[in-house]
Amino acid sequence: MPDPDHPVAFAPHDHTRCAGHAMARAEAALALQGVRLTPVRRRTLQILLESHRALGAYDVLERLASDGYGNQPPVAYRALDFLEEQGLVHRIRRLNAFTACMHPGEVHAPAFLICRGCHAVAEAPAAAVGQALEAAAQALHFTIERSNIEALGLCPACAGTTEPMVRGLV
Amino acid sequence: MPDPDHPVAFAPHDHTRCAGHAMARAEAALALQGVRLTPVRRRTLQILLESHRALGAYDVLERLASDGYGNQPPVAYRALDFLEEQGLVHRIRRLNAFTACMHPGEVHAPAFLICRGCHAVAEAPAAAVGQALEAAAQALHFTIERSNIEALGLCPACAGTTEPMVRGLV
DNA sequence: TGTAAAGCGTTACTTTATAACATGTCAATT
DNA sequence: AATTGACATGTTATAAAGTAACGCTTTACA
Ligand SMILES: [Zn+2]
Ligand SMILES: [Zn+2]
Ligand SMILES: [Zn+2]
Ligand SMILES: [Zn+2]
Repeated sequence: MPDPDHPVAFAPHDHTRCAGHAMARAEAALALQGVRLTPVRRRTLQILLESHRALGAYDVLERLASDGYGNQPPVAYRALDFLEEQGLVHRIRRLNAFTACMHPGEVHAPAFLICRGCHAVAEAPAAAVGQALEAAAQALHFTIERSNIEALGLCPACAGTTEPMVRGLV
Repeated sequence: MPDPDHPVAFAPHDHTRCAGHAMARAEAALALQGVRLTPVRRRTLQILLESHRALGAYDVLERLASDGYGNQPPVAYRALDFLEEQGLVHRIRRLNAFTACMHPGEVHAPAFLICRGCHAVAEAPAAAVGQALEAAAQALHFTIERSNIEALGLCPACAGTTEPMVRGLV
């Protein structure tokens, strides 16, 4: 039984509820920290919450600008960086892009599954992955401070209909 | 007992031997594939093998140019992309940089440990991490085609001497 | 030896990201 | 209410990373 507040990005779900829940949790998390969810920041988060995709900073900027906010890169980068620091947005390094966190306020060490068919990005529960990584690091006496785990492939919906990956594509 | 042909990047070792071994394995791997290790490609690999660090494409380019090769970005990117396809170079997305593979020709699913003190990059054996990631993906019916696993932190040598990570640094 | 593919060099350009500074907002203190 | 200082926003300008496209040269091979 899927939790309606934590649906899987790849599966059909009531996304309005999904996004609303995430926004509410985000607001609560920020209030706890005593930091401000200013209009630009809120709008930035809303934009990312519109879909389970990752948007480039310049895509976000375009949206912000068309909403009457500043139209220069730092406007977007500042909001995105802030949200990332607060754990409300994750950076997908493989895509040079940002995606809204689907578990704001919760402690979680996500792995990201990036569908090259529909470009959806799912945040997979990855406690076991994190533990294995921690173990591998310990074997080398390395202290992990941050990590990013990303996988590229095909979501269930695209697996049947999308052609195999070609060298150099994606 | 450490294998002298596969030393850990963080630990002191005979790096001339380490790099020589990697180059020899790389040559063998390319021969097997029937592809060519041209002068630019060979020099690119040599440059990356000089240290256990990741170099940006433009750093590599600078070196290539000073060796008399072309001095425009595609020269470096082509060599780096080729070597990456052949599994002789890994891309470190967190750093927008490239590092030589220390296990060329071997099947391996590495995790990268990036020291923010000395900027060394170690390729940690991560079969368990890969399996855990695969399991997490299967739970969501996602098919992984490629993945990248990177951790930022401190190597044993830097752990004592380097100050804790500050927000916004690195 | 001719021919096709692969490799290299170059020009020009796009995309992504930051530095630095001026202006504006807000809330606590006097 | 005025002062102040921290935080936030907007702007200019520039840096850093990555790619498209074209023509020449080299190589493999029939
Ligand atoms: Zn949703
Ligand atoms: Zn998909
Ligand atoms: Zn070495
Ligand atoms: Zn170190």
